[in-house]
Amino acid sequence: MTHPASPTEHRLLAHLNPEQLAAVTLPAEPALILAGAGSGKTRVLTTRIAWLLSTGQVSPGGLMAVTFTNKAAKEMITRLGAMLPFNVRGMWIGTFHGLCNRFLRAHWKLANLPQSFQILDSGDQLSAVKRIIKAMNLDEERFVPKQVTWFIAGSKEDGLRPKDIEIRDGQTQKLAEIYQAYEDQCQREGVVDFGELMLRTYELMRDHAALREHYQQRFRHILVDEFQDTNKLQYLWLKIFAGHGTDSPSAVLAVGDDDQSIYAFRGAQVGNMADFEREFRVRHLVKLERNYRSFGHILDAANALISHNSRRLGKELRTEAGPGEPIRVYEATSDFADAQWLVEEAQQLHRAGTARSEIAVLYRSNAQSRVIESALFNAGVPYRVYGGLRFFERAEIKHALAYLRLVENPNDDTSFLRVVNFPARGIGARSVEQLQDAARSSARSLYQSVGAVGGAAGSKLGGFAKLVDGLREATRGLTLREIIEQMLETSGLVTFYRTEKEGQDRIENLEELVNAAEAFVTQEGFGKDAVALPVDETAPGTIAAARPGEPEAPAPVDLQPDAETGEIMSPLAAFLTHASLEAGDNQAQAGQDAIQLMTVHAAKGLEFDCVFITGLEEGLFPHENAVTSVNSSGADGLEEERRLMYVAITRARQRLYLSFCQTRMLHGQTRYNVKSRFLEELPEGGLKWITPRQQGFGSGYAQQYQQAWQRGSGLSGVVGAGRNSGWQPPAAPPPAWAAPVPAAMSQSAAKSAGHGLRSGQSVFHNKFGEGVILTLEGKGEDARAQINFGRHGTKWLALAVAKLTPIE
DNA sequence: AACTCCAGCGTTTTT
DNA sequence: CGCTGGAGTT
Repeated sequence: MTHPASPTEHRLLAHLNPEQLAAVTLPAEPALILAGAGSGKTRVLTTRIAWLLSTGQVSPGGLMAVTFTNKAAKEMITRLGAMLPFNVRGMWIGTFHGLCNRFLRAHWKLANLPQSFQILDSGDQLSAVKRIIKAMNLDEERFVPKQVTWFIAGSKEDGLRPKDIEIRDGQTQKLAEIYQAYEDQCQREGVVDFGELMLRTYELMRDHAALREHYQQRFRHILVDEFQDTNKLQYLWLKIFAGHGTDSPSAVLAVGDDDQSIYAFRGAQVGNMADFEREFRVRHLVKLERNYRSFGHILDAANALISHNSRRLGKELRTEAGPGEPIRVYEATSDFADAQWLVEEAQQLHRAGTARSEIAVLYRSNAQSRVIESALFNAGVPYRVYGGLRFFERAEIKHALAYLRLVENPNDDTSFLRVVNFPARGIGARSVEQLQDAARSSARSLYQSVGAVGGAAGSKLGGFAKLVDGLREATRGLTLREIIEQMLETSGLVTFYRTEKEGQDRIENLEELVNAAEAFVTQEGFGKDAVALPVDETAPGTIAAARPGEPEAPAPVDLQPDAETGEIMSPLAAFLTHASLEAGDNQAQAGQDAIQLMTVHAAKGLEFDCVFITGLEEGLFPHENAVTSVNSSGADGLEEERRLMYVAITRARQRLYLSFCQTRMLHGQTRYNVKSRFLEELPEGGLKWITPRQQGFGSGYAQQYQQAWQRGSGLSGVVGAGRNSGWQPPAAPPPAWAAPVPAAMSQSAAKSAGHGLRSGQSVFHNKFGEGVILTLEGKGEDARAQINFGRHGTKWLALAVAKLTPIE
């Protein structure tokens, strides 16, 4: 540092640990921060920004900070707002997609887009692709719409346009054609999907030297959060904004954790971290390994687990908080019993003073939540499930938004199709087909083709077009709130839901939409006046203030003005953009103190006092599909599962529970499980098995366990026999999971055919190790068994040949 | 246009 | 098992 530390600076930097301080005060050069879970990553990022600004090293307009989620962006803005004496909302801090949106709004002409282009969410994209496939007369069996959307999204994430697609066979040839048709359609309708936001921004920067140079000079500092989750295109995007390879590249600060990369399946490339280090010649690598979240046993478990992964950048979490409580491991006879136990345990925690919202139940896949939910429900315990439908994805909301989009742009065919006959107005599939034919043959939108359909169908369609036109006329000059209220009235949506049995909730959601719009207007800082204001009178040249060295005037985030004219889009269009870019919360009954249920993926970035990780069973976690697949990008599926487990473990502050079930109801049938290999990768010394010896109900177990719990110890159950050190003789005491399945639990317990084996029985095989019998067939010489050997997979063995030793 | 019925399917999913 | 979507029925 060449400048003396001012009091402001001193205050900013106080309370940082040495590594954090080093990261915050790095020189303006490429740097990589390896930020472990709970190591104060967000704090470092925000303090770095505040430090750069308050020391005058960069102006607010000369800095860009990129995140993946709206939540992370908002948190950064909020924290920064508290640290800095000026309005930070106009700064270029946002999600990749949000910033691309801003960029494209400012340069919509160059980007060849309408100014108020709308953004397709994944659902819209799917229906658009379906339309294409139908229009091209292709077989939906061969071109599964969902897979086609993956193909298109994946291609864009790799920066590939249809012409860049490598044609290997007829299938890829056709896929490229679909992709091309989809692009044409989007362009015609004036809509873009998420991938397009990124790709078009990148291409615009690549192809327009003046623009490129402007932004490259402007952003002297670029900070990237969750860098391990960037995909190929996002990395290219960063390189071009950073002026990588030019004379004066900007300083990129990449913050990430390769051990928390859990989105490879969606195109994220952990390898970007290593590439960044190499290509940017990173000289500053800071590791944040001091963890402020969890106790020692929890971190030991996380460290031990993740050490089983190869290809790591290398990092070990440590704490000064002491070892804390051991990790409790529970083996249940069934998923049902597991849920019962979990509810009981959670109730105890709550009674002992833990807020319910500080108790999280994590699982690998959504299907697992059902049994836990029903146990919680039956016990009357408030709970909240993350995931599921988000606010702006609800059907009634999407319908309402479709009307609003048609007001804004009647050529949006996706929206047209969604509501042309909703509420029903006698426009059937035949009429729509006629209309689509007419539109196709004249290369016009559905709305434009309404006149081309004759007869009764034509007049009904005309009626719908009039409705949309009328709505547009009637809402001209109204506030956003009034526009939406008018739309709800005119469209007949509210009337329709009033007659529906389950319509009340939907009407409430529609009312909530009005509130959301109201909140958006207030938050974005434009009121009634701005709405009525003719576009020409808006302050021009907003971007001119953004020259390097000058702070940018705080502008409403979603109202990016045209770079040349200062023209802004309408509040309605801005609100629609907001709705697509930020699908909203998916939390039901917020507010109430409730136990939190979510997938491990959804838990990333969160933390809780007490965490239950359930379903630690081979095939489920790690998931069987991930174990067998070394996916196309060369990433090892098992390693990603392990990182997922690492993320799960590191969510816990004080207490961590791990559980697995001998049997689990999956897809309507009982599965016999082998416990997850991840359990064996944890240090035994930090685990406490709390599975009671007596299994089943009514054995007095609950009482015993409760007493033990109150002593703060739990029951000391069977400790898992170590299997990490090579062979283990069949005679060795079996680990806890080998406890027999009670007869009542095993469907075919009676199927014993002289060999003394039954389904659910645990056995040992010299080559495959321990397994659980799934099914038995045949008699005598022909007798065979299907056995789940966990990591060795499920195998059929001939009992006359295979040497199986029953366990217990 | 609004029903019923049955086959098919069932990792994870920031934007 | 429980949900979705397509096909078939009224």
